[in-house]
Amino acid sequence: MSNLTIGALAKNAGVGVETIRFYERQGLIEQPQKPIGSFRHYSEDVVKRVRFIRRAKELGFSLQEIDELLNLSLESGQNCNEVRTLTEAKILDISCKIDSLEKMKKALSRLVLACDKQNQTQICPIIESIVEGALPQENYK
Amino acid sequence: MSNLTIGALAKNAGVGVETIRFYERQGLIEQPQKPIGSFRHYSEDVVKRVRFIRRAKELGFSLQEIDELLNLSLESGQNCNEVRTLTEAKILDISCKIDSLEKMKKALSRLVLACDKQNQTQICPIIESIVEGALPQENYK
DNA sequence: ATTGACTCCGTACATAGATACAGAGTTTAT
DNA sequence: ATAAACTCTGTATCTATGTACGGAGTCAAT
Repeated sequence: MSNLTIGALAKNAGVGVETIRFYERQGLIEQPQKPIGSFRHYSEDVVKRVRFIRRAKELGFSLQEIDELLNLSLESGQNCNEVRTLTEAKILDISCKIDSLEKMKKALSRLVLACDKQNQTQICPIIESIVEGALPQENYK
Repeated sequence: MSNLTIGALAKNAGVGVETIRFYERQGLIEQPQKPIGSFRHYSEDVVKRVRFIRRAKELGFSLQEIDELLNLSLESGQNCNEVRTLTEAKILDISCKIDSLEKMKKALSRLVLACDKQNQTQICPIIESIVEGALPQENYK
């Protein structure tokens, strides 16, 4: 439908032109066939794809992981069991991230509450309060 | 209290020795005064601090942000309002991340469900589910 | 008092993820 | 039909976050 140049795509998606090209080189977005000796054009779908990449990145996924996420949805016509296994792994992954963030949020909220209580925090042991049990104890190497 | 060498600190905190030194250079942990011509020693508090850094990093915070988080706690004897404002911003930030992750998780769960239903998944709207409005609209450059 | 493990400092290298630039071609608005 | 703005390819550079290394000093156990 729409026929965006790389500059328009970049602007709409909220990234730089060079970033688009970088993603193409990484295989995250497909290089559109371009009229010989002319410019490439992109559809609105690519805008969405790039925005997705941008946000997933903000959520702490690596480009490699993002690629997997994107492929989950697109290759899904394929072997269903495999897709399901992969997807379930990702779901678990995401759940862990959510848990950790919830805990951190709680720890910070406690800090705000303490702050409210006395409008003058004393030496606030936030390190204690966040560090201790804020996140699940993993086994350290 | 405890008097850890840099190696013991690193091991307890779950990072490498070089990482400790790197954090010191970055100002994330303070260089302990060392007996002249001898080794530095660290307290248990530093272990906690490093663990905190490690975990916050896993959650997608940059070292710079982590520094801010840590300073929130240390400067808290200071201006309470400022501390609270910063903390609340962080909380909002985290909430947005959680929202996005929840949406992503839901989209993936739908994929699995579809998969169950027909042993042949259809195209999954994961991009749609996450791209739209999951994070506050920033102004794109 | 010597050996092995550890530490120090400075610097170099590594990796992910962009970002910038040079020099040439293309489009578009006037 | 020309100038401004944009795009192309390829390569180089940048930032964040470590990681590795060399050569010298220190500690602790035998």
